[in-house]
Amino acid sequence: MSRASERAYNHIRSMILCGELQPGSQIREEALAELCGVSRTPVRDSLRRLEAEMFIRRNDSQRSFVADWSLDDLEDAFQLRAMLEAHAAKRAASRITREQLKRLRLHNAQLKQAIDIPNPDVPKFLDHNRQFHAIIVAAAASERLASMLGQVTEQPVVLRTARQYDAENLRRSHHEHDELLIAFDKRDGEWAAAVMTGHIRRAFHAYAEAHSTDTEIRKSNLAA
Amino acid sequence: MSRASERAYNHIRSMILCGELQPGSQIREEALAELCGVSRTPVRDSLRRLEAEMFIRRNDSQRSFVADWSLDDLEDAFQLRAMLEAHAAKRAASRITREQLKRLRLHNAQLKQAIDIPNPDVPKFLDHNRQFHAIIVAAAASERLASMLGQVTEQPVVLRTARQYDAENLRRSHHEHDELLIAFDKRDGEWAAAVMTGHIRRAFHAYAEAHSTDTEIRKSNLAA
DNA sequence: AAGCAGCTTATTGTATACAAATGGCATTCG
DNA sequence: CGAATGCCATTTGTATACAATAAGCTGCTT
Repeated sequence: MSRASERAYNHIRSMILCGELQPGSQIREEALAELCGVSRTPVRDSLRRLEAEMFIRRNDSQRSFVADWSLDDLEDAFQLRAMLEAHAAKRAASRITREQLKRLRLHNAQLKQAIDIPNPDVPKFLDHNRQFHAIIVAAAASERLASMLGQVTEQPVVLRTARQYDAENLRRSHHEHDELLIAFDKRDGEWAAAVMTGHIRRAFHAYAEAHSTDTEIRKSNLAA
Repeated sequence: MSRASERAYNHIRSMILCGELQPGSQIREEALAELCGVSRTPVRDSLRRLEAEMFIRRNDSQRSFVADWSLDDLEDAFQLRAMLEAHAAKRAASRITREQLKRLRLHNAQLKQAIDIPNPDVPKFLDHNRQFHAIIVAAAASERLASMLGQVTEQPVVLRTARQYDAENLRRSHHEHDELLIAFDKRDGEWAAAVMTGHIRRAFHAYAEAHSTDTEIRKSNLAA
């Protein structure tokens, strides 16, 4: 997509991801157009796209709101993601190339570097983590699967709380990636799928715990 | 969505589904606008939607083409569909209401009526079949899952060849639905999921066989 | 005071004009 | 003769004006 449209999409999306646009709040096309410095036309394109990706929802009379996911909704998304990523891992196991395996190892090594220090570099971790998973999806060689996974990863709330994962969880992720690498090396799709399932589900519970703690904190702040 | 946009979407979609717009052929916004009797604006909306649903694909320079799926792509879609519908069945087993069960039975009975005659009424079969599956998806109570399933059902090629299923296959579908009903009745999610997996995968192979026969016929016609 | 009717305003939907970019063709140069 | 380049036609992208629709408010009625 060309410049204005692309810009509007990225801008709106990042505003949602970083919480600048509050979940549940209404959004008006013209306001966004001004914020993005484009006309309503590309903004409308972006809103449709974001609606399909379930970042935005619309009421009966076509007004748009930032999606507001409950913990149950999030669990649902994680469940689907676990299923789809496990499927991707299984397919990848029999298709992955030596080159791709090499790149997986590289990213996992860099990811380890990012956390194997006193103060973990979480953004760096997240970036290599993302690329690690992207390579697996690519190796799975299913356009549809890739498109669906796009819909369940990078949920706003996931990104916003990813930095809350503690060092222990980051280290576990690294080890699970290692195990995936061995499964791929042995071309054992079932094993890869099983590891991936656990990997994603553990991530959910890590999130849920961080979130409940977060909620507790917020509640006590309100009470105080 | 309001009138013009809705109309354009349905019109274009049905033109693709019934083969009026040939797979692989380029489509121009203005031509579609004339066909639908609306301006380019709602047509563009529709194209974006259809692109997200993978009915349409675009090349590097934003030109649109009717998607042209290979048998491998189709198998891929069926594989994802089987996985997602099995998941839906599993969730539905523990959530489905008596009312929904009753409606499932009703549709399956009517579906039986449609095929239990000398000349099967295939459109009627397809309609009740669609509603049967829709109830299960609704009972699964996952918006995301429903949205994803929307992307892998009603592929053009599936619809166009559905009428090729022979009486034997239609009867098998009915029996598999019956088995699903028992699994739901016993609240056995694992069983329901297993039956559903087989149900969808059998449908794929039925399609693949019909398709290869079809291809043979077309080939011999060309040769003659 | 509560609720409804009708008007006013806010917001989205559609059409159209124009801008940008892409592809194809013809011409030219090696 | 083939390949590259520049121009023209086609197609898509964007902005804007206007139309339609829904929400909110005001004041009336009961």
